[in-house]
Parts: sequence; structure tokens; C-alpha cells
Amino acid sequence: MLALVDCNNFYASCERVFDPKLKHRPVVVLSNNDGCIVARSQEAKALGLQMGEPYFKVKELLDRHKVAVFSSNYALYGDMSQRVMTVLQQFAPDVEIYSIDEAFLDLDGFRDLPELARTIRETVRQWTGLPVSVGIAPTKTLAKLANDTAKKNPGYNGVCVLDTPELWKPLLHEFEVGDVWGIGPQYKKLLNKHGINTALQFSQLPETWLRKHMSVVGARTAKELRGQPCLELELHADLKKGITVSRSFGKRITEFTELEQALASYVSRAGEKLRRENLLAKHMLVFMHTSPFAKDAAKDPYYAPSLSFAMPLHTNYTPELIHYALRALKEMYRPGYRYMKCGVMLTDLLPEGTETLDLFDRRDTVKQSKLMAAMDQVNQKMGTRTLFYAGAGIRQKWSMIAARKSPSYTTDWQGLIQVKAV
DNA sequence: TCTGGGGTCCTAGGACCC
DNA sequence: TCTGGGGTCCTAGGACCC
Repeated sequence: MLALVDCNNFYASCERVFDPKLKHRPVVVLSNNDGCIVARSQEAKALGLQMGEPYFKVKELLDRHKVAVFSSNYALYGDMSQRVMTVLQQFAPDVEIYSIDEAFLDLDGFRDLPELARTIRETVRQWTGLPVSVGIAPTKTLAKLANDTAKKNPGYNGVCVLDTPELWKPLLHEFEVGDVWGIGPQYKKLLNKHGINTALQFSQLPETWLRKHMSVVGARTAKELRGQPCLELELHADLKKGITVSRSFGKRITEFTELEQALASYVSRAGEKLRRENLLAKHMLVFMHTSPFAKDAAKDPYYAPSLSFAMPLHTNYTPELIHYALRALKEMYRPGYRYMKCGVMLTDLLPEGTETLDLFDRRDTVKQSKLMAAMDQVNQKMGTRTLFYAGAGIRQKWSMIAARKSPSYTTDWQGLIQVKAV
């Protein structure tokens, strides 16, 4: 048996932990650049606010209902996530951290699963302040479904155990096929067209049909709904395939030098990520684009070039990465466009020390990694951008908007919560 | 008029996830 | 004026090889 433990409205709940005044107030958290809504408290959902809804479109509604609005604070959410995972690891030896707010637990050999599920839920609540839901079933897909059921139906008190077909079959019959894990909007449309509306109907489709229309992935999902495990618990993350850093700008950019600064700082971030995981990259993709939402396409045309190339040698040395990225940028840049976003993707990754040595490699890689290590250390200790490349710009006029960010209560001394006796 | 077959590697695009 | 960011997996089709 597997458990899926999932934090309820994770980002919104994190904000609430440190500000009790928010307890019964609707809360929403915005994406980068305060662009759209990415998390909603229960009360905010009840107001009809949708996931992914652009902020500017619902601003008035938010004001009217006195909704508490936050820019996203990833330092806070990341730290709270770690706390939750640490608690979960006390309950089971094998835990797969699936995302920032959910984990699968291997419960083989455990007895009285409903009682265990309630204990997990209460302990996380008590030790971190965060509400979670627990779903238990023999496969990941069913555990997801159980979790979803526990979350959406108050009668379950946040816990749902589906350990026999007699328990899950009636639920499958009630469950919308589009809400099944692994079935997105496209497949939902296709399935509905063929008269498949419930998870139960889907789970009974013939293998050949599934393979033909939804590939092996769809066939696996159906099997999992029948209680046949196809997806293993992934206990050790395998080698990363790629690292991407991209951002929308706080305002449109037209100048080459500003693009250069933005790209250089994203590439620096990508370099940090590589080094943190002791990886080297060989391949680079640089991309940029103007707004796809432009009202007047004649005045504000869409332009979205990208350049993908192999670097001569594997590297994680930021100046080298910046060099190739800026060269690509220069090649793609056309004046007269209003750029909205750019980014870099590094692929062909290899753990440090496993790359083949090149006879003609003239780089002093020892010196380079010492320099990078020193820089990373300073930035980790003193805050990001304590040390940075001048090419990334000293005054970043294009940087992101985060007008409503809460303090980083748990990771920054300045953000430490203050309690006053009166 | 008929125009092989099978393998591998790469890329682009489409689907999904949080 | 204002629409996020970072991933994974699968398949089809083209290039190339023998």
C-alpha cells in the first residue's frame, strides 16, 4: 500500500501559518511578476477564483472581498516543504518527495491504515502548522484519487483509505475522468467525445484502444485504476536531464544591453544550479520572445527565436556559460521588438569527474572551480547577488515585480517573527 | 510498371505533472 | 498597463548507415 500526503492549498497555507489574522480570510498567492493566481485558500476558491487567472482581471473582485494577496515567496515555501518532508520521514522508511507539497510513502507491512493516516495528518499539523490530506491505496494513481476525495469531501476529515476494489469502484464511478492523475484537458476532450466520462469507464477501456489513442502512458493509468501497480516509488532521483532558468521581465525590453543583463543573470543562476548538483553541461539553448498576448499584432509583432548548440566542452563555469549565451543572443536579437521574456536551458548533463578529458583543453578547471565555489559560498551565506557578474547589470530595471511579498519568516533573520507582550 | 529492409540516432512536437 | 516557471515522457518522422 502507498500513501499520498499532500498539503492543502500549500502556498496559501504557508502564508497563514505566520499570520493568524488570515485565519478566516480568503488568501491568494500570485506567480512571479504578480502575473496570475497560483494558490488559493478554501475561501478564495469559494469566491470562484480560478487557478492561473491573470491578477489584473480579478483585482477588483479581490479588493471587494478583502482577499489577502501575496507575491510568491519561494524561500518560505521551500523551507516549509522541508519541514513537512522531515515529519513524513519519521513515519515510513521509504518516502518519495514528489513535489514541493506532496510525497508518496511506502506503507507495506503497516497495520490499521486509517489510524496511521489520521496520526500522520495530526502530527504534520501540530509540528508545522500546515493542513494535509492523506490518500491510501495500492497504486499511485489510486492514492492520488483517494487523496483528492479526502480533500474535496469534508466528511472524510482529510483521510481516505481505498485498500480493496469494493472501496474504490464506487468512487471511480463518481470520479470525473478529467480529474484522474495523468489525464489532462486534451485527453479529457478525446475521451468525452467517445462517451467516456467517469474514471470507472476509463479503467475498463481495452488495452489496444488505450495504446492507440493515448500511448503506453494512458494504458498504464487505466491499469493503475484497476489496482495494478505500474509506477514504482522513485526513491533516488535519477540524473537530471536539463536545467532551465527563464523569467518574464517586470516590463517590456527593447534594448540589447538590457536583454544581455537579464540573460547573463539567468545564466548565472543556471550555473549555480549546475554546481549545487555537481553537474556539467554540454548543450545550451537560448530563447527569447515577445508577448503572445499582444493586442495589436501589427504594431507589436510576435518574435520568438531560439538557438540550440553544443558547447565545445562540458562546463559549469559561469563566465564560460555567459560567453556562449551572449553570443547566441547577439545572433538572434532584432531591434524594434518589445521582448517579454528570455531564458536558457542546459542539457546533456554529466556528473563532475565523469566527462572525457580533452587533450586540447586549455582551461585551468581547478582554478575555475575554486573561484566558483568561493562565489557560491558567499552568495549562500550573505544572500543571492552579494557577488555577481557586472554583465548581469547593477541596477536591473527589468527585474521581476513582487509587490506583495511576505517576510521570509524561517530563512532570513530580517524576517524573523516578532512577538510583543502588551 | 515494378523501386528493400532494418537499425539507430536525433529532433520536434505533443501530452502530462506540480 | 497587467497573462508563471520548471520539469518528464512518448511518438513520429527524417537522416543516415549497411
